[in-house]
Amino acid sequence: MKKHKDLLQVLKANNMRITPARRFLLQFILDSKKHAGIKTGQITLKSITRFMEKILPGVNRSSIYRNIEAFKKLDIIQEISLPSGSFFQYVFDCKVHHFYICKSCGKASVGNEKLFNKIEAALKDIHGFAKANLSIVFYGYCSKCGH
Amino acid sequence: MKKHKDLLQVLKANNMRITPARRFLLQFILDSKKHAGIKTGQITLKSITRFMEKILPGVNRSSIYRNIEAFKKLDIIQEISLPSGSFFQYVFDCKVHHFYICKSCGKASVGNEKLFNKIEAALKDIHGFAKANLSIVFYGYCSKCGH
DNA sequence: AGTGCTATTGCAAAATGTTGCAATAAACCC
DNA sequence: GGGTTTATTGCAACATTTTGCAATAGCACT
Repeated sequence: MKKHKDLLQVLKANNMRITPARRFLLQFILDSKKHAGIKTGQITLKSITRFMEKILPGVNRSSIYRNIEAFKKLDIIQEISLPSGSFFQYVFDCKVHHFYICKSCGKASVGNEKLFNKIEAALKDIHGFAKANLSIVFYGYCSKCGH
Repeated sequence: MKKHKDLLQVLKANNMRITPARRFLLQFILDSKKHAGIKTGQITLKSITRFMEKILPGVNRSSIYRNIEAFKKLDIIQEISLPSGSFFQYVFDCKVHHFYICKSCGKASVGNEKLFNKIEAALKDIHGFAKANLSIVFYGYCSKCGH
């Protein structure tokens, strides 16, 4: 797993400057990725702004929004959008292509890679979609929320 | 395909009143569904508010938002969320469970139903997801946007 | 360390969403 | 039509997100 320093290199490589706001934002993102699996409500715009207002009160909201967008473009994080709202995931060294998300509790989990590959192949046959850069999201009700 | 009148019946059946705003909103939704396939940028909150401000200038934003939520609950429309924004689809008489969406141009198309059923079965085996109410969204690049 | 270039920020104003509450008007009965 | 009930609306205040622009501060070069 990549570390803070590696990510700073990514910024530099993309002609982006290292600012206090970016350091802290990166650290926040890295810290949120403590478990192998993906948990609910990890990184949201709300949690980020709450954190930043606490740690770096000087930072303006607009900078946070702009940096989140920038990190998305660099594929440091990935945005998962649901009707109930969006959240972000650290995916720099392990880009996730296949999740399943519970419509009820919002829990997002990484899907089975073998299944993903099979589906990807089937998709390629049937639809006009290129294989590269495909990602799949399943929405359903998890065993806990059942019904 | 259901018509305006049928939808009004749905509202009544759910103890909801017929107001001018709802009439026009329903009509807007029905009008946007002129083709069999699903096209880009059809119904967004922006397009709705623009339309309503033109046709019924008196209607408040909050009423529009609340009615959109209400129509979602009644499964008259379905919300598709993407990092680039959300849009809505009329799905009352043809609820769509399976799409593919181009990450580049945003074009959303209805997926192949046979494939959907196969995937659904595989999912049920592998994940802890209940079969009911499953929906699947594929993100990728369409043949037009390529790569 | 000082200088120059320019990416980034803060700021302010606007756009877009959300919420509680009192006023309004659909719908039903007579 | 007039009266009653209550779902719906408009309003106002607030929260969130977006945008243009001038000021700031990273960074490269000396």
